Amino acid sequence: MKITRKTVAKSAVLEIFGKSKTALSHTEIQSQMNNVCDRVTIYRILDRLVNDDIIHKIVNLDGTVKYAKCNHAHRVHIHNHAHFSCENCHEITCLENVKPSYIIPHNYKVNDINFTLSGLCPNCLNSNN
Amino acid sequence: MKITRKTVAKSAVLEIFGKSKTALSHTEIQSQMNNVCDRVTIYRILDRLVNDDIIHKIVNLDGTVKYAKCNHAHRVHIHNHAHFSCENCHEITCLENVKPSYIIPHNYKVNDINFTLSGLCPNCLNSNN
DNA sequence: TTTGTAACGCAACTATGTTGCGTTACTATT
DNA sequence: AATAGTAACGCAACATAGTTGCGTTACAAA
Repeated sequence: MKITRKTVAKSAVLEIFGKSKTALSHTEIQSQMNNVCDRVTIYRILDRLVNDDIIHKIVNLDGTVKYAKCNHAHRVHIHNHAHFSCENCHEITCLENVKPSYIIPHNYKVNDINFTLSGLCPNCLNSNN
Repeated sequence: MKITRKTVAKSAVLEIFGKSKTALSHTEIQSQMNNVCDRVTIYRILDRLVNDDIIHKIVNLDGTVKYAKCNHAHRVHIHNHAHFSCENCHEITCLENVKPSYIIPHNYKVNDINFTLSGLCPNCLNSNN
């Protein structure tokens, strides 16, 4: 495992994640960066942060890719929690405590699971649109 | 709901789905089509078939999009079954009978769920690589 | 046979992500 | 504080997936 350096661009990305309660796409991050760095650099920073288990990657039902901070409150760090994708505001939030239970045929070996729910988030449900 | 016509290209796509046990990407379909039609046409056919509930769209963990026939054996037609994505052969199969159970905070309204498992499929598990 | 329009081909465009390469700037070591 | 190895960077170019506009074709109902 290589050493990852602290750079201006990386710190900027981390600060943006720190402020955000929801998952962010590359484009959303870029627009909050005020041209601190090139868009390629953002891709590379995101890759590194995923590798270092600082953020995790989420692929939405519509194929859009977002990233969210990892919650390290638990001793054992897993990403197998559920994600909620709002059809109205398109925000994606981690539902850290929602974990599905399921039964799978024995001849499959499961390494990773992805569980995404879509519908209306509390915000959009209240403003009933 | 508009009428959808029967065309040469659409029939060709349906035949390919008929033969395939696993989900297919746009590219995979195109390569099996022997230039029957333009690639844009394939996109439009896939859109129509999804709309007509003949196939359903699956977004994999890695962001790749595939399509699979719908199973209409059940009276009530739902797509909320699980999908299995093999990390070795990259095939995606529908696990029609695997349905997750879960508890979600009451302030969310769930309209759709996506449950994808990844790991090794029976084929690749046997040939142990 | 006629006719309305769904479906098509083609070209052009957009969005998203990747790669190669020369340069910059972190950080461990002297 | 100076040195040096290399992670990280900018830039250009490329790759892939999907979309849009528009004039033309061909399906199916009348």
